[in-house]
Amino acid sequence: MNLTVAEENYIKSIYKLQDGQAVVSTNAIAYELDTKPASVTDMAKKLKEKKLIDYEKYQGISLTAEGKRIALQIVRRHRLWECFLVEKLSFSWNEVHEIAEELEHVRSEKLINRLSEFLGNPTTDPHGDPIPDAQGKFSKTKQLISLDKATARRLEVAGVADQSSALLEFLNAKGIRLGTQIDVIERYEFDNSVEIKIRNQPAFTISEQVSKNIMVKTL
Amino acid sequence: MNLTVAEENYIKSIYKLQDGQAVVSTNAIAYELDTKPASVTDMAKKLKEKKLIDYEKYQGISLTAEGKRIALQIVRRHRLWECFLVEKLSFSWNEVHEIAEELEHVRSEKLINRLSEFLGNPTTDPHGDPIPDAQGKFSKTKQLISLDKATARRLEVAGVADQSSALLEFLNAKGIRLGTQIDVIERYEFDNSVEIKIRNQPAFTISEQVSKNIMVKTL
DNA sequence: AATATAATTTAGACAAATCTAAATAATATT
DNA sequence: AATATTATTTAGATTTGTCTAAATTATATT
Repeated sequence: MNLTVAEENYIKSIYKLQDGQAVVSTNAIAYELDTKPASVTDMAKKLKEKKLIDYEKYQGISLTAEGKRIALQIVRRHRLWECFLVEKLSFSWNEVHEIAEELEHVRSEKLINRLSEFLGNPTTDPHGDPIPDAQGKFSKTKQLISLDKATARRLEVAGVADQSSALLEFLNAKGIRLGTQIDVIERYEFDNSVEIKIRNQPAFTISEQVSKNIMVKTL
Repeated sequence: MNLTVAEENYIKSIYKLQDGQAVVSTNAIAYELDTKPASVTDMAKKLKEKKLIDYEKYQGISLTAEGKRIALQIVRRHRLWECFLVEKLSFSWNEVHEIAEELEHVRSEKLINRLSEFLGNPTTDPHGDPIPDAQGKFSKTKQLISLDKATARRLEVAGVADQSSALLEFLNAKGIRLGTQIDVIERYEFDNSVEIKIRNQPAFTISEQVSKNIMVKTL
């Protein structure tokens, strides 16, 4: 799929605006890209033709799976270049956006993967925004309970929010340390407790207080 | 002067092909850019309008001073990116051209000057081609006699090709060492000898053998 | 000098990405 | 429900960079 710079910018804007919403409006995209709604309609037809968006007249726009995949690539390129500019070329984080806006359109997978490696495979950019990996996955770092609503998924312990010895003692007793892999078996809404399992051990349940203080990332 | 990518590519090709020639042909440019002569004629009119080339129907094309200035900027960007790709991202020198071809069109003086600094202000790229500085000047490193044909110019000694003690002794006796600034006063074609002068000393003449072994750069 | 060949330009067309102005559809308000 | 407002689309035009085919100019050859 060979996209023009204009097409890439539309994909990126739609991705940015979609976030949660089912569908993005013509007007919103026009405003975001500083262009006119009529131009957005024109481009929507082309992107639909290329199967990168779902679009029916007057019904709004949303990315297809393939469109989203491409959007994540563009976001990855943008954020890695921002890292490079700040960490290697000593730019300040508030002046890198425009330059990264241009660099992100240089298309070479090899280039971007080498760049990522050169930067130590960072997972967030200088603004704190997460950087998707080559497969488009975010390595999310967050509290078990608050954000990761999925059940039956494997997570890796990445840190603790509360450094109190009481918590550390508890985690130690349960065999939970940095890097430990945890399978989430069930979440109970009535008290926000979570049933988890560590490899080769029987499952057990942790309270909301505990789950709110363990930072994990997805694998 | 805000140029499109296409305009920059034309400028770059004309610069490359001009080298010595008074004028470049429509056909040569078309071949170089893998396009048609008719397209070159169209673009020639635009670039003439912008005063970047001298062009009269059927008379060939040449860069104006401003056009050359811009060409040197593009060459600088291209070669610095090649350095980056090879030295920092471990690409091999034969696979960087295409990527640099894209990166060179990202226009930010600050970016390119920071990149140059980051790379240690290199003066040649991985293919051995010289990199112009921010002012468009080459820091040429070469044998006195072979390439630098200009008379009455100041040069700086940058090294010796022949490490024999005989040569080093001679240079020492004449007060010529690394960094010494030399004014070339006259070149004599019949024996390729060169009359030179070092600050505060009487002028003297060096033979072809000697001049062929002193590496200098322009200031 | 006449003619053949090669180089260059012109004329007219096309695709991409945009625009303005007018038309149409969806939504909100009375 | 009728009307006003807002959102969206269509139609037609523009700019940039390109193309093909035909016309023109320059150069080489006899």
